[in-house]
Amino acid sequence: MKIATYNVNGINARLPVLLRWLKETKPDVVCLQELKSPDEKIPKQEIADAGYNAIWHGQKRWNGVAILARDMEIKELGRTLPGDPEDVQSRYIEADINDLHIGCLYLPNGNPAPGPKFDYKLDWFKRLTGRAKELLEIDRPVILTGDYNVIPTEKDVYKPERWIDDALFRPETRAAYEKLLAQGWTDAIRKLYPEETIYTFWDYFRNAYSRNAGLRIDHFLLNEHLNDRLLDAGVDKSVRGWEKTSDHAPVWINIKD
DNA sequence: ATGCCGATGCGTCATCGA
Repeated sequence: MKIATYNVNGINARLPVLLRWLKETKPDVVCLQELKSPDEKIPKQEIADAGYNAIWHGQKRWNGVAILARDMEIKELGRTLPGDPEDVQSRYIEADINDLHIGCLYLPNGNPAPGPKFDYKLDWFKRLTGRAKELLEIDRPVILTGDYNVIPTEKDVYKPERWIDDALFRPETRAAYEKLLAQGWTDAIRKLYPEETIYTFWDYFRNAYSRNAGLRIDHFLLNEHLNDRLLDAGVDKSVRGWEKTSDHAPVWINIKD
């Protein structure tokens, strides 16, 4: 089974690219982030016509997450993280699909740092870590995937020294990611490719993509039930080179059914 | 060194993203 995550940066602006990518790569499950669309404007019919069931948690202008599945029922389990009833940003959705329990997340960017946005990022991270702890109690396969807005190590950025003070790379952010992993999660890409340069995002400007000036910030975290089922993982890098594309590329894993 | 690009909204610019 192939599971993918893709920050589309606007689902309506990205629809042709999204539909082409779905058709060409046929993922079984897809987690989307940055829909930038209220629920009523999400292109539900086009997604259904492409052969996917879907659940979404949209929001006007910003954020927004969705889970798509081909030929499988999606049982929604929640669309908020515990810990802050005041938080209205659409950044999380969780569902059961067959034997898999999947959380789709869009972690806050956090810039400029320090500041209130960075505080929100770290607080959101804490709440995610709390939910992740609960999910580890479930005795079944769990996947936490999406745009983490975290550059985990120096290997994951084209020029680390330029990102030292950035919210994606600051010590607090990396420590929060480390703490999450230490609960018992596996970073699927790094498990399979411990040393390779792998990016999932390239800025729109400064010819970042053609210079391969990228970041690895979209991640797949797997619990121990998936340790022996991970077959492969990768980034559909070429999609980043398409016309009218997102600044992120889709990331995927293949697991044993 | 730098939102330089791109998307959204009730908009002709501000705000967000990373």
